Amino acid sequence: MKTTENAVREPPRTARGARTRAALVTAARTVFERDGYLNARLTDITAEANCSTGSFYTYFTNKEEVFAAVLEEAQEEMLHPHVREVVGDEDPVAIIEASNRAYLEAYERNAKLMRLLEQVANIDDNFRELRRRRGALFVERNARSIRDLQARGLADPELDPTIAARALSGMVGRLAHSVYIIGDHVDREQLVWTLTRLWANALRLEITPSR
Amino acid sequence: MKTTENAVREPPRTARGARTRAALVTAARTVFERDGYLNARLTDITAEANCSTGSFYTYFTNKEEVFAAVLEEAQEEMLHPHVREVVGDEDPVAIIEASNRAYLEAYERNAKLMRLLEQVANIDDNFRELRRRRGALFVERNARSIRDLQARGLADPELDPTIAARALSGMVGRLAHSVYIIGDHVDREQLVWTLTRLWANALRLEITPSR
Amino acid sequence: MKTTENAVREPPRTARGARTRAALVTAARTVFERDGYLNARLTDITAEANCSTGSFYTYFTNKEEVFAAVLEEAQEEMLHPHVREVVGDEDPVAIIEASNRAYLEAYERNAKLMRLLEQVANIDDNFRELRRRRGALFVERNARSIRDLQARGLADPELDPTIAARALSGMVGRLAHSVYIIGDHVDREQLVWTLTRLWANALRLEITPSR
Amino acid sequence: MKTTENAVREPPRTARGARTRAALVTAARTVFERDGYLNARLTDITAEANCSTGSFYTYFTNKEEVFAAVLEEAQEEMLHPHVREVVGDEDPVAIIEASNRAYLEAYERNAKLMRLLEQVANIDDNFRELRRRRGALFVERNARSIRDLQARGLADPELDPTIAARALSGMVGRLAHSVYIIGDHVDREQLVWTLTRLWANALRLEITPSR
DNA sequence: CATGAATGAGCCTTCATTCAT
DNA sequence: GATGAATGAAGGCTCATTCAT
Repeated sequence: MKTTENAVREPPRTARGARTRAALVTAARTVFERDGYLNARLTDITAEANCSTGSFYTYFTNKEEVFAAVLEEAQEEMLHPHVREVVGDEDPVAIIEASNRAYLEAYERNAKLMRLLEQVANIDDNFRELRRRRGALFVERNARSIRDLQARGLADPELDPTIAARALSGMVGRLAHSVYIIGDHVDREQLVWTLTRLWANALRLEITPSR
Repeated sequence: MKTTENAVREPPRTARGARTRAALVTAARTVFERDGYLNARLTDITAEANCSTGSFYTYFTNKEEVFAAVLEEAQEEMLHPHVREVVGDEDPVAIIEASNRAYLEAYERNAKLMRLLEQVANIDDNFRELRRRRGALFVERNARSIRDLQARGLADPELDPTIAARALSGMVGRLAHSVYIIGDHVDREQLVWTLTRLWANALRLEITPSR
Repeated sequence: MKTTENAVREPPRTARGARTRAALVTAARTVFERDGYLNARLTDITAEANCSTGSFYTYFTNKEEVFAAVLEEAQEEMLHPHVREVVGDEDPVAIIEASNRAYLEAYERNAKLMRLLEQVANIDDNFRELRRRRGALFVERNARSIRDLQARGLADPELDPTIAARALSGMVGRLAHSVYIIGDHVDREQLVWTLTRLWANALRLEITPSR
Repeated sequence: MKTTENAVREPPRTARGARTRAALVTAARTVFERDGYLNARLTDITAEANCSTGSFYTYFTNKEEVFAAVLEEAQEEMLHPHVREVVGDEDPVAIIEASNRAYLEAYERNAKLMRLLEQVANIDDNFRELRRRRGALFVERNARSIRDLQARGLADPELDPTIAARALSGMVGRLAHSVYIIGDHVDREQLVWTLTRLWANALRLEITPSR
């Protein structure tokens, strides 16, 4: 009986195996970032990893799967931008600002990968869903925050928190995309300031005069 | 002089030729929308157009080129959403609202194509650039409008008009994407209302109580 | 019943037809000389002749046939180099010299076509045969001449006239090829002088001191 | 780094690979000699070699490259006809004779390949150059020999050694072509004898009466 | 006769995946 | 586990030739 067919690959059992697998993931990231997902050939990856074609299939079933592994490895910093969860009672605008800054920093740091994810999400439904979920995380957090501010009488009560959160998250994400992926450069601090201002305005928050 | 190679194909000289070319463009749109850009095979397109493989090459050099033709044909309504250029002295918020509604309507109407463009823009640099330019048109118009409102003392003077325009246009575009492409449905009027509200708030416009 | 199949094309009946055909032949020569026989496409030829693809088939069945027509048109000067048939009682060496000069001149004048013929003769057996016959003409003439000189006691009687003629004709033809086609240039007069000297020597003719 | 595109193929690393590659080269020679360079399809070659299409591309980029490999394999005997470098003080005519005999033997032995090279040299500039260089080797050797004979007062001092060498080498090469490729048969010994006689005569060497 | 669009067999090339060593 | 050669389906593209107008 064929053992390969569709089977999920077992994790490596030996140290050597772990090393090979890791080399493949690293190589894959390099190649994907350099050539794009579509142009990347499996043999490019194995070549970059200094291992044989066959070894690839010891650890992954196909390109999609290595890509998932690459994302998984990068996930930590990509999904949880280092948002030093700012303390609750602080100025809401400061929180938004911190959050935006953290997001943009993470985005820039992982720009190549974000670009890749963008590409793949438009090709492969699994990754489309992944991206959607990633977005949803931010949206939820923001929606919660908006709801909270509304409850405290600080934000425009007319707004639907979820839709507003979707819109505003999208605003930030899209601008990050345009700046760090498309390359229409804007100074980061100006970016943070403007996004924060727009966000705060949009919610009708009281703005402590800043700059 | 060689006519093959990378040469641009001559436009059809006869009515029959024009018909075939048009059939190919229509077929291409159908196939692209059905199967996606990457999965679309040239033979799928010619089959759909009821013509031979060779005929395809009479009018196009490759997939990229038909796709460009498809976009060109759809361009009219895609690039110029029917924004009945609202009269100048009207309520600024009403203008924004009209503009957003028009944008969303056009987006929904061409959702499949927008999705395609999104996909292709992440694959082919030419189309990436095309999308960028399309976006820039909206940004410019909006930036102009913001600058104008600031000059009239109606909008937050602290905002950089261009960055704000990029952010707000992105907000609308992204949400449209999420609703009409990803499929996280939201009622259109609510969408229009929220986006307009956020936009107006973001610029600190006086809002005439609406709903 | 198909009338086209394999049918030999009738010569044009109208003046207009004759003009089109002539244009095609001229165009074919241009294209062949520019792109080589293999790279020349029928559409290149019709384009160069400013006529439609279809018209080609009114006069020729295929590429081979136009090529034949091209050769036929050029044949006059190619097959019969302007060897002002030198008078019989003249110095044999002078005759050889005149003949070589005439050959080389004709060769240089039609170098591009010679190159083509060379190419095609190595591809198409009909033209290989054509070239062979062309060569045989020269060989025969030379063999006759050698036999004559031997009879008159002027040339090395040990030589087989036909083989010697083949060898010496080949010598001239090959050198012409190397000079005018390959492009390893040698001054024409030096070429004529050396070839004549070698030829005369080879036959052991008395050489009237020349240069 | 991409390994496909125009990259040169890596030599096989295993014995099995070497075997496959060798089989392909052999098959290529067979097919080329049988069908000619132009008619040979890559699939014919792989079929003849009993391997898949893909395997061809493991070792060669295209038809041109296999052909080069075929030539390379045959080069040994083609470029260096077994001219038992005759001792220097021997009769010059004997040396010429030996040399001609060796050349003709080699030519006949590799006639099919010579015919191929002739065909390809008229199609592909790389191989045209290869043929030119091959010819130049013979010309140089002969030019050296002529110069030497002139210095020793044995050969016609009026002749330019290089041009004469080109002419005489061409004479032999062309006749070999006509006999072994075109097929206008002549007995080999008669061929050797006549060519040697003509060559010796042409240089005005003293001829030790032979036959 | 001329036109030029339509046809489609034919060949090349790629690369994910398998498998013998 | 690792290796790298072998496989072959899949699709792109060309251009000689036909044919309706």
